[in-house]
Amino acid sequence: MIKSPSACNLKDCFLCQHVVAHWLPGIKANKTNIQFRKGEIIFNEGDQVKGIYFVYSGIVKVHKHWDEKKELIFRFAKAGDMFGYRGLGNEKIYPVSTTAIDQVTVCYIDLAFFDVTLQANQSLTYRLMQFYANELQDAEKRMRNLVHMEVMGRVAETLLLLRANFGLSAEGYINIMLSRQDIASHAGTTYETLFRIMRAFIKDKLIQVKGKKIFILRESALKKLSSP
Amino acid sequence: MIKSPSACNLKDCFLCQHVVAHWLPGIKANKTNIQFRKGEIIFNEGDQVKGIYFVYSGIVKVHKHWDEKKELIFRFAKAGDMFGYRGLGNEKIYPVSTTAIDQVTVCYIDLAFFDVTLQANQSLTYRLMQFYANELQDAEKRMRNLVHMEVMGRVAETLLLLRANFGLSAEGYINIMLSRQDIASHAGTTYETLFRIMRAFIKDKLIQVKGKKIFILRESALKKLSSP
DNA sequence: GCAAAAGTATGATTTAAATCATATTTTGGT
DNA sequence: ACCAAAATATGATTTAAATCATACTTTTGC
Repeated sequence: MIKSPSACNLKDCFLCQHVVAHWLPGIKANKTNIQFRKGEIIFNEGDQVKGIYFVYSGIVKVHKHWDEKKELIFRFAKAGDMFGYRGLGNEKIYPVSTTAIDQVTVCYIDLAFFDVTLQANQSLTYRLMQFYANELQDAEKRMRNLVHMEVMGRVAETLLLLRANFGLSAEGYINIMLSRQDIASHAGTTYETLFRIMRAFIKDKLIQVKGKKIFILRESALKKLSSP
Repeated sequence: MIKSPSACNLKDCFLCQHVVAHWLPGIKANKTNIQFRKGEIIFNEGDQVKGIYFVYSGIVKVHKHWDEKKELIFRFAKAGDMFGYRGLGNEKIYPVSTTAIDQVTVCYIDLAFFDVTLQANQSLTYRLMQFYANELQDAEKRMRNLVHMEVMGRVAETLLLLRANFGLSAEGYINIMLSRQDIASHAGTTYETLFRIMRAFIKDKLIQVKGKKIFILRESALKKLSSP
């Protein structure tokens, strides 16, 4: 974790996009750019909330642990995405952990300045509220799925979500490379079960895989698996 | 579903509590009080969002379906609680259903007026955002639990949550009476499994039951079951 | 007041998915 | 370039919980 020399462009993140223009210099003055190495923990569940983060480059996983070995990954944040915002509730303690999946540069804003920013930008507050409402909908949909959808459907859904979020590389692969364990933890299952399901998907020509790169061959079949 | 003559006191709900005093007459002029019979659906997943609701009396369950017979209950809203707020995101479609558990009276505010209210009450918007942040934390905690906690722990947690939310009756029972199926649907399990677990809890003297009334005998034991 | 529907009770059977065990391959650090 | 650690691959076994089947009991609508 080192301060990064690279200054972000103040244009692409949720914050800069929703703030009144004259506030941008204030952000510039108050932001800190920080770099994290692959695998490095950015903050841990239970840590005191000190500020809010925006991804400048790289990918950050947001996850919550059950014990030493079991986790559930909520999402993978990419450039422009905000994280650490779950800490804005009553209790100023992070309810989740965040870890750099690869080399990551973030923009960090401390809580005091972010609070002032919210006071000064009503429309940012409104947008943030709306953003939360959407996240909550997503969370509850996933909750329902974790209870009632079978694992195969959840894996299908995870693959579709990754594609929707990260798009395709030039060769048509989903533009994010994750370990099988991370895919499993996002789908809410174990590595072994994920492995078997992916093997079945490959056998049935729903997907095609080259190392960590995944190519979706039959989206419709995956969609079908992830509906009632 | 009938318009209710009873006017609420404009004091106890989330809206009235966080709005500037001079706005209350506006709320009074724009609210509608509606009554629902036991079992009546207030709105359904997929319906157009037209407004937001506050419980005046009775209990409302907020749930989401998988197919005809499977559901997951997110929460039980009681007097003062807001519901329908999940519909405030981008898509103006309710992502959940709500049903009256018993006779319910609600206060209904249409979306247009609620939006104006948010514009006029920045601190309400801020509180609402904070409220969402808390809900999101809860949702994610439950998500993690649905994946990694065993059913017995989830049942223990549901019982503790019901007690925390609804308190105790004069005789010391949890002050809400739900069907076993609803308790099961909140814990994310089936009726039969819930039945067996409750039988085990009774046998082990963790709880005591009289019809639909539940008495928690050993809170600490339930707490222990619902931690890693 | 009664029939039908909804809710409760409980044992038996099935099944999906976790766990365990072990081998092989890849990768990152010095 | 090399060793250890991490990630991948895969079969075998166990297990928790869902499903099925059936009987009884309490509500509630006409």
